[in-house]
Amino acid sequence: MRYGDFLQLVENYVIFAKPSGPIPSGNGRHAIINYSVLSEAVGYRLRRAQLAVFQDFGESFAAEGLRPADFSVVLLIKHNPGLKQSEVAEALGIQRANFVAIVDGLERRELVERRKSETDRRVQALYLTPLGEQFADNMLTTWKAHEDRMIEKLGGPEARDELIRLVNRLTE
Amino acid sequence: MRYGDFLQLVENYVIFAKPSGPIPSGNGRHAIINYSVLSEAVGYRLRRAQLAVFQDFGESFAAEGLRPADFSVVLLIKHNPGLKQSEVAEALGIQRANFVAIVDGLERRELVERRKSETDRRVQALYLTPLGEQFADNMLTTWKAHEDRMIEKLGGPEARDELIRLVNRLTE
DNA sequence: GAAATTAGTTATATAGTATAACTGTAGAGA
DNA sequence: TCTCTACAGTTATACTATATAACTAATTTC
Repeated sequence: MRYGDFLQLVENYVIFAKPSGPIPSGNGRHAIINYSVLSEAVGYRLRRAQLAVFQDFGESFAAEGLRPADFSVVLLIKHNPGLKQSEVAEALGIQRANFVAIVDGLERRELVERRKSETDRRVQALYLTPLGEQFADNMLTTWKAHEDRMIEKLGGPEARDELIRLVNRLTE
Repeated sequence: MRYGDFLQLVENYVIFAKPSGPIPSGNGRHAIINYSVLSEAVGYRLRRAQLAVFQDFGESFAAEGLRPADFSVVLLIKHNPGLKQSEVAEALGIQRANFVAIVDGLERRELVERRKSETDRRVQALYLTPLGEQFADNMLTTWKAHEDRMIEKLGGPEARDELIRLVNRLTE
């Protein structure tokens, strides 16, 4: 600790109550901070955890330039070929207006194809291209490695299952 | 189901494998969708759950116009008066450049006060104003109601603790 | 005393998300 | 059939969150 830091500490009469265990706190030397209820606040801890997982996801897919939303879209189309744009969008909680750009991107990369329905010419049915199918397979391999890292951090598949079981209750 | 919908269903030869249980799916009648690994993907489920919790948080604090970040900042300053801006920012994982506007907002509402340190005139030490202290108390009451709803959804305090224990492993 | 570091700020870019309005198409009812 | 309504997709737009670089002023290091 530098002299100025010490002086400020004294100056401020900072009182630290129950330091509340190891909280994600950079990696240098830092002020000991009382997080109060934040330590156990569901929203806050959930948010921090989600960011950490998405961070790993982003690094995993940096080469492919694939965002979480893209991943989900490709996966859903692979397993539900022919769904309408709006159905995929709604299933993923994406507004259909914002979904247009996502499909545009995947179509530009020739992973996904829009096909106008013969029976309802308003509808764009979504399909993977052959390249998209191949991409999906590779994508799932990369994803598996990412997911395995997360499972390991959690302490194994049972811990993962328990986590999923719990968070699902928040969306039901 | 309308006639056109039925025709499209047939047209597409959609095959739905293992419907994978109740997934958040709007409230009307919808296509049955195979979510594949998304159902158990840590990142995806975590993200959806976090959004749901923040949704409730936002509704709880709509009147106060308080965002999650504001809440965290006020709480941290309340329990650690005199911390430097950069310390609060780092503790919350907010970049100090973006943190300026947050403190500006709280200062404009006269909840938080910047005080230039006597010992290091670069430093802005943060304190709650008397109004801020009062606001923090009310804020915590509102927050408690929100948090209790989340705990109830999870199935009780033990479930909440288990969830926190699990998600903390992802940020360590 | 000069150089490097730090705290805060400003400006700016990008990504994600939300809303309204529009086009083209389909369905429902007189 | 004609008209009204609803729907799918799109465009434009705005707002929020987040990320980066560059700057000023103050401090520390050598």
